[in-house]
Amino acid sequence: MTCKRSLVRVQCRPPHPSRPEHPTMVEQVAPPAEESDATVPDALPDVPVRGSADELMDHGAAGELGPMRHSAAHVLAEAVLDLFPGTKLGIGPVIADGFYYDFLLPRPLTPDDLPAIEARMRESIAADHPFELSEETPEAAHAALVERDQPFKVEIIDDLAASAATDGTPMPPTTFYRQGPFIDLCRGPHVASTGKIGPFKLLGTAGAYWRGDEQRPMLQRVYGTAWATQEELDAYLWRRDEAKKRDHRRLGVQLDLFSFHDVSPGSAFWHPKGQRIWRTLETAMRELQERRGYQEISTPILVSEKLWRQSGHWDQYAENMFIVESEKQLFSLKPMNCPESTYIYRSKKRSYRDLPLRLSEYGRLHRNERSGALSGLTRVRQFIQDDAHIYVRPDQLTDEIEALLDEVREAYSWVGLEPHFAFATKPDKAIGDPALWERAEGLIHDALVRSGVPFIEKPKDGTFYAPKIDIYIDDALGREWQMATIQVDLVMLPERFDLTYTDEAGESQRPIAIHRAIYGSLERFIGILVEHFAGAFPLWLAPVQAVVIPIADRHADAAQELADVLRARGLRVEVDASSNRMQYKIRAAQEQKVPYMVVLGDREIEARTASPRTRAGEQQPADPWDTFADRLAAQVSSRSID
RNA sequence: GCCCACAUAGCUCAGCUGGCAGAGCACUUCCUUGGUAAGGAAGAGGUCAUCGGUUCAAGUCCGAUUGUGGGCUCCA
Repeated sequence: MTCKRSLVRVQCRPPHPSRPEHPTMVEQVAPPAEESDATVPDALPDVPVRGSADELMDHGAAGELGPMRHSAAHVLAEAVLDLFPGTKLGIGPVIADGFYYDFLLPRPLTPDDLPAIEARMRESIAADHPFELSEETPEAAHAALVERDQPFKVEIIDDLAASAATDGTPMPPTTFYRQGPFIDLCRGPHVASTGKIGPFKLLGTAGAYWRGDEQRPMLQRVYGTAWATQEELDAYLWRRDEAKKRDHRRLGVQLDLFSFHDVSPGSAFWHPKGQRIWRTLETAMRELQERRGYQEISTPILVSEKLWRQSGHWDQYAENMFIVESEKQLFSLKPMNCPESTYIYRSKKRSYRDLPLRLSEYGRLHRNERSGALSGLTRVRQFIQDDAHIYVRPDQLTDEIEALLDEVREAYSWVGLEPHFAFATKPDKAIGDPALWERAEGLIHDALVRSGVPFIEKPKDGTFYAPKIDIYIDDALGREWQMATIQVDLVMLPERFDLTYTDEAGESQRPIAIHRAIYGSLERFIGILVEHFAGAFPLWLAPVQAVVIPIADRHADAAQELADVLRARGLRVEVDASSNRMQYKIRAAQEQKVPYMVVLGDREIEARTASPRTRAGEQQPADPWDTFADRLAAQVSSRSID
């Protein structure tokens, strides 16, 4: 950790500053580079807690760095065009922490090409070419780009003209920026000259479809980062490195939580310690569900094609399903639990008095994700959700959604994550009567407004059978993850499976089905927790909550005795009876991120006390065994996060 | 699925232009009986992912397969 010093300089700002408005032509004049100094806050920024998520987040001022990074992208393009004549240019935008540029090249780039490109970029920066803005008519720009044989740029111009025509708005002026020998169609803005570009580094190459479309050519993307000072660049690279160290795939091995094997790609093998975390989360959720009126069910994993045709999955979701044949009949491993719960609903005549009927299920699901999409625990082919289907009368819906939002906040408070909410509406690919969709969307919107939680809208981001509320959190690396989901279904379960209940008047009515998962996929949830806590789980979740460390062999029996006292309180405790020295045992427990280490020698045994040391290195006062056990047990049952 | 890279001991990795498979940690045994982040010594451990090819000779070069990693619209 030699870079610790540079860490303190990392500024702490809100993670997602609002995006700058589209600059007008006047504002495109590059600001002097010195101007950015004026934005340095007078007061010392808060120093993030060691190992905290904040420490790893980029709170850098993307706003000020934007034009510089965009200029770096142009210099990258200049270098690549110079080294690989005939290169076709794609786009080169600024992204969080850096920039990229997409190219169609005579051959694919490998990581070995990057140093040469960087060297060529440095030459351009040393030459300090000014960025010169020129404006063309669309026709002249089109002709110039055809002349320069840049088909992707021509496409961009043509699209701009086309969309201007559709909107009935005038075609915006077409601008080019030139630096030295290189000229590029570009909206700007840029810094004054290439010399103003700060310390940079190319980070890697990747294939990227032109406009993200699999039907279009695969371009070569080069990613880079650039900063105002060398120190900031170093700090960024250090953060990147630290982020890798808390990657759940790495920690999963180090902490002996889970592993992956090529005999079942995309599916985790859970080791005893990982399984303990799993069971603990599951137990907590079951406790919540019992308290809030759920009833748990369990339905088959292997289900006939007939069911999936009825539900609509066979048409809408088949590419994600694993299909199995038996005796000339087709079955699928279930990708969702929902349709089967209707069989339990329909197993008897339902009265309006039975609703809400809350059926929870920890179903094992299989989804055939594309091989390239698999990634650790966060994108898997087999997973278990803390799923539930809640059947309600229309008049109960709003209250039920409010209760669910409350459940989400409760569950996320156990792990110290802040949920935020998004309202996702009808997608293009949807089943059912549009009128029902409209109604469902209205009901969700009302419930959100009534509950007073802030939310954003994600148009067309609903599932094929329901609009929904999605719950997101930001992980330690600043990535946003979709976690919980609350879906209001008037279409699939109620209509397609003809669900009814009898109302007060004896009439048959349609219930509404709410699909909801709070953790979401337990696999992904645990993966995100590993990164969020950097493996140091709060006491209630830690797979091993305390290690008892006998100083010498003669203390081993007493250590066992103390462990039994703690276990009797339901605590997960190990005794390190190895032949290693005490210091070594402490280090080993520390590396496994065990919350408490209890050293036991002559003094403690005589006094029947425990001297706990926390993984934070804090030496706590010696307490009688029972007092210590009670204290830990209380901390566990309160699910305190520290 | 597509582009690039990678795959060597349980883990982290070294092994150059082909010439007898290595280190640290972990593990086992022995010595050490200790006071809050690594005591010492010895030993055991590998079909170099799989299959095929080139070669007198392949961990190393070539091809295929499998798996893993970085990515695949923050649109000039």
